[in-house]
Amino acid sequence: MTVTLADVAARARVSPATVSRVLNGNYPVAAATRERVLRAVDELDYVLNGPASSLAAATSDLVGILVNDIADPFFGIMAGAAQTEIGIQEAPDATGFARADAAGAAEAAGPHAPGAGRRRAGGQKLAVVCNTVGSPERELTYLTLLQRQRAAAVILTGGALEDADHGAAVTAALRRLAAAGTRVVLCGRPPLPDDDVAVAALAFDNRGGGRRLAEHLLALGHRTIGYVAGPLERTTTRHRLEGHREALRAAGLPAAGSGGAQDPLTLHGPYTRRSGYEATRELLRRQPGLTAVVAANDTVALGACAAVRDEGLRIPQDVSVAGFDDLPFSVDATPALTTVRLPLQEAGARAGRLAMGTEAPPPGGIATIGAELMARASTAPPRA
Amino acid sequence: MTVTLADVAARARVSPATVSRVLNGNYPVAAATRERVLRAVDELDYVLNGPASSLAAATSDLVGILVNDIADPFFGIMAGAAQTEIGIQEAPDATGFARADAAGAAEAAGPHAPGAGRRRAGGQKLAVVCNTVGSPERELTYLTLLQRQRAAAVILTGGALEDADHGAAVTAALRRLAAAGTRVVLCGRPPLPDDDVAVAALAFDNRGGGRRLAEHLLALGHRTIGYVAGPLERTTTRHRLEGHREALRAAGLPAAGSGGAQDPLTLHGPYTRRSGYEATRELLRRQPGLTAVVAANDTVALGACAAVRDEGLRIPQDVSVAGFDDLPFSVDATPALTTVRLPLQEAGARAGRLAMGTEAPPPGGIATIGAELMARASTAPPRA
DNA sequence: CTGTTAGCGCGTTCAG
DNA sequence: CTGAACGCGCTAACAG
Repeated sequence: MTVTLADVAARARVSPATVSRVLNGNYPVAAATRERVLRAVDELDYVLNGPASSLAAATSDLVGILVNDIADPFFGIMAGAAQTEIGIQEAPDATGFARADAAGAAEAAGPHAPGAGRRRAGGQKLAVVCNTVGSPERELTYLTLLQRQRAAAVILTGGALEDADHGAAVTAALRRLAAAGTRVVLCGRPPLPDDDVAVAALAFDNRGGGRRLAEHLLALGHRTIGYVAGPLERTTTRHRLEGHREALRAAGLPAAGSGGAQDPLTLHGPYTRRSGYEATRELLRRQPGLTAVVAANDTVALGACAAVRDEGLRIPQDVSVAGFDDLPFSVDATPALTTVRLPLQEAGARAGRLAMGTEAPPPGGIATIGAELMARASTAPPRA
Repeated sequence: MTVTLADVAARARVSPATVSRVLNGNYPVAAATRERVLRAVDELDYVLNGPASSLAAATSDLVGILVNDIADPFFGIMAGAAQTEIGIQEAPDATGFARADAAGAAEAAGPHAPGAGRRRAGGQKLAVVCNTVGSPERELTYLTLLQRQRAAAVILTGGALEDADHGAAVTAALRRLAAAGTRVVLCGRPPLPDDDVAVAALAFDNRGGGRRLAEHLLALGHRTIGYVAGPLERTTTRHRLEGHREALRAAGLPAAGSGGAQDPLTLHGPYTRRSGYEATRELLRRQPGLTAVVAANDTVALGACAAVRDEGLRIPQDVSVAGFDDLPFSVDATPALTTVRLPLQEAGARAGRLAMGTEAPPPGGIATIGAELMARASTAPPRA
């Protein structure tokens, strides 16, 4: 019922092999022949059979992008940038014929609606985002599924879970992937213990960002700073918090919880507005002397702002509030949110290129991406 | 080098067919045999070859979810809900299989035995989101790529482009998909002209939402209402605007632009904060008598709020502002944003179930999903 | 319940 | 530059 390569070959009066060569554009074919083939393709509405092609070639054009929460713009921005970088590719260019073929295809687009020529797009990668919902099982499941599909590359984004077992399982899964020829890229996630699994790791300087943010507050004169941290056991959470505490210690402050989990100024919760709201109310209750609240990220900070206000306090006159990530909405908060900017777009795009092999990996396979303090109106000196 | 089904069969001293049956769990296998097979699978770190399997079975476990902008939570929320619904397949049982002696009978009785443990997961669907960036070409490209992969289902989310040629091309692509056995579901997008292509269309009541929002403002006493609309040629844009104007007309107001593009109170732009900001400044300049601004969506509304403030005006005392969608951050705007709630989560989940065939399509294949007015603090009676 | 036999649709040699 | 074989790894009938 469905039309196959052989049908096209018959229609064009050539062998299946020739059709294959035209479609993949990786081997010389006479212009006239190619023309005939392309016409047959259009006339028959032929679409390559991906599975068959992948089976024969032992590779696929699938690229997986794993994110912890697809509804969070933090991941959306990175994934979108990566996807754009990946989908934009042309057919392989090794022999120089790919270009000619692409041009031919465009020309032969014919009477069909715009974009019809795209139908036989060759060398196109299918970049695809997978939502793990922060669940370890789903992360592993997706990794397996992608291995099953013989994915060309896999990009893991965002903080990793710091569970030893899970970490080992992920590393093992990635090693299998890598062994099967899949390129592994980490984006916004710390490098793997094992050096030779990932092509590259682009890590955000969460620690430095956390430190600079705390230094900013200290410089303003704050001495009692609440911290609404992210989920426990996440690298992102830990690094931001460590930077924060580093700065406190350097300033000679109690350096709360230099190990002890008993820090009364730190509360953990998910990356949600609600968590920010509730934790902040709790902090305000516990510590009437609080003059500033730092949130795990901007979304949490929004909740913190709401809590401060509901407590009848003003931002920043009574309490300063700061976030992390600098998502687009942060500048629109009232007052505009002080936060730490992460170049999500650039990082995602770079990860996409690394996954495609379009860009050389950084030295040692590891790059740290800067985190820049954005001091805005939500932070100010504490009231006397 | 990579281990195949045959390797597993040899190790377990059974035929390849038996291994296949164990892995797919769709055919009775003796408990003891299965146990041997599963052990071999684990020992060899075997992972099914997806392409080969798809080729032989003429189906794949890929489900595509197309979104216009993955960085926009509007899409992220829908896609996440759909993906969860799709990936949630029967929980894998890590240890259950090892001692399945007794379970064997029960399992053989059941329809399809549950998928095997994580690594040998069978029957798992790979739900995958594709970012079209609102580009028609990319939309078609993804559709082709998904057809190539013989996707099990495709979900198209969000407003459609109202270009006749593109519409025809998309419909043609979807018809090809449907003909190849792919289930097509529309979510937050109006039905196709052609009735038998999509399994189901879940359309938001954008027109009704727009109408109710305008009625709300009219009831408060507003008579000069600016409208920062979305991109031209998008169904979403048009429907929301039509509802808005319906209400104006019903109230005996000039019913601006009942067709003419010359409405001085309406400006079009992308779904960005910036667009909201600039359009609102422009509207304020043009119409000093303006007492309210309605935005295409919440993100645009945030920009509108900023513009109003930068103009030295207060919200809502001087100018009321309203959005659309009720994204999570809207309630945190200051003042809390009046908007129209769309049940994105529910709609996405339902689309996911329809794509899986887990839920019966609505009568006629079309369902309209309500849009509820959320009157909050950003709208109030105009100043006298 | 299990093994045997054929392909699925395509890429890739190798000749010509 | 083109065609003829072969096999990728797996599932799907059929036997038994």
